[in-house]
Amino acid sequence: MLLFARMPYSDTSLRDIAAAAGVDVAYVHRAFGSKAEIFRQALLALAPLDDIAAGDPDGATMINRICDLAFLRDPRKVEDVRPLHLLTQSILCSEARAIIAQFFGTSLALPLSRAFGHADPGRAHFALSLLSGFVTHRAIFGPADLLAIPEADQRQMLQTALMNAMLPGCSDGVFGWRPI
Amino acid sequence: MLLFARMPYSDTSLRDIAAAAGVDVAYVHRAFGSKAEIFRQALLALAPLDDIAAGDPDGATMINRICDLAFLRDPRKVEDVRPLHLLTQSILCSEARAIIAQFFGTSLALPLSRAFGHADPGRAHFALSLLSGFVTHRAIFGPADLLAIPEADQRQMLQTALMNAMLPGCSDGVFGWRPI
DNA sequence: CCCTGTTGTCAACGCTCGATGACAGGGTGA
DNA sequence: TCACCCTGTCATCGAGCGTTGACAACAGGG
Repeated sequence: MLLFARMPYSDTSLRDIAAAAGVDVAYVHRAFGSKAEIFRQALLALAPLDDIAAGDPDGATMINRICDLAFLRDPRKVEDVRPLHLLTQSILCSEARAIIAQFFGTSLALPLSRAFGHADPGRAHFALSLLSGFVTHRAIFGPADLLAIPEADQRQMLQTALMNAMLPGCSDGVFGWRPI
Repeated sequence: MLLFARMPYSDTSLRDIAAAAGVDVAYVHRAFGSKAEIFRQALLALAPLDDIAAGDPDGATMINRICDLAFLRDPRKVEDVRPLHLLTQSILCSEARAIIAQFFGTSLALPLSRAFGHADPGRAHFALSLLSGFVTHRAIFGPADLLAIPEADQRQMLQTALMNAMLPGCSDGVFGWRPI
């Protein structure tokens, strides 16, 4: 199950999953019905996003919560899988795309937009795209220069970037600087 | 060739390429040597990133140039392929990862860092991760809410986000707002 | 003319994949 | 005891993949 967070959908074979679980391939398939169904169940189990908007949080709190989904609490623990890794690892797989798109839209973009006073949902999608890029890049490439930045600083950079993306006033030209 | 910009490396079979070129599968393989070599050649041909740092541009110019790689000049033209699509489409494919990582690091991150007065390369990687997230998200999901934003505005949002990410003064708490 | 290299095609190989169907143990309730 | 479902294995299927070798057509140079 955790495998889907470590490698893309297409690279995760039923045989890998079966081996990790110590059972036969056929059983994995029979227990869930299909590979896509396993992926969907893994998303539901490992990415419980329903409570992310609990308590009608304000924008900053919401972004803080979303960043929780991106950073491991304890990187030493193999089983500490962050939901966003599950979402971003398989973004590019055609089979998993629809499932992921639904999660992104309903479980993240809508609550985020609401937390910013029903801001333009497109802006929420924009912010989330930045976030997913960061998660993917860090997880896949793990550029040494980026990893050299202390995790707390990385998180602060990310939170600020998302905050700026969501605040129209901030995003449209900061400090007098304007896009050319 | 253009296929690699439209779907991930793993979804692009030699048979697809051969069919698009109107030749036999075996010939495609024989002409290039291997699938990975085709991909590398496609990157070199379609993503000429060497001149992106020509003339020692300042930060804003550099970001402007990089955004050029993300937005289609003429979306109606099938053959108008943006280099960044080639880079981001196959980020998650294990076979293509190393090739792409090299392009990102040497052809984009380093010049970007240089354009900002030899800023922390980690910060350049951070900015590029946001960029690749935007490109991927937009190309793959194409959320209606995001596409509803005029392309000029999208571009401005993206440029501002990258600018903020590169400027330490801006990124670490804008307008008095600080990450929790 | 022959020799050689290029441009292609064809059939096939070995491999991995997701999916299926047959079947075996092992509890559990009637 | 018998029937029944759940758990799990085994062998196998058909499809798609990258790759390979044999071979044909054709040109250019000597």
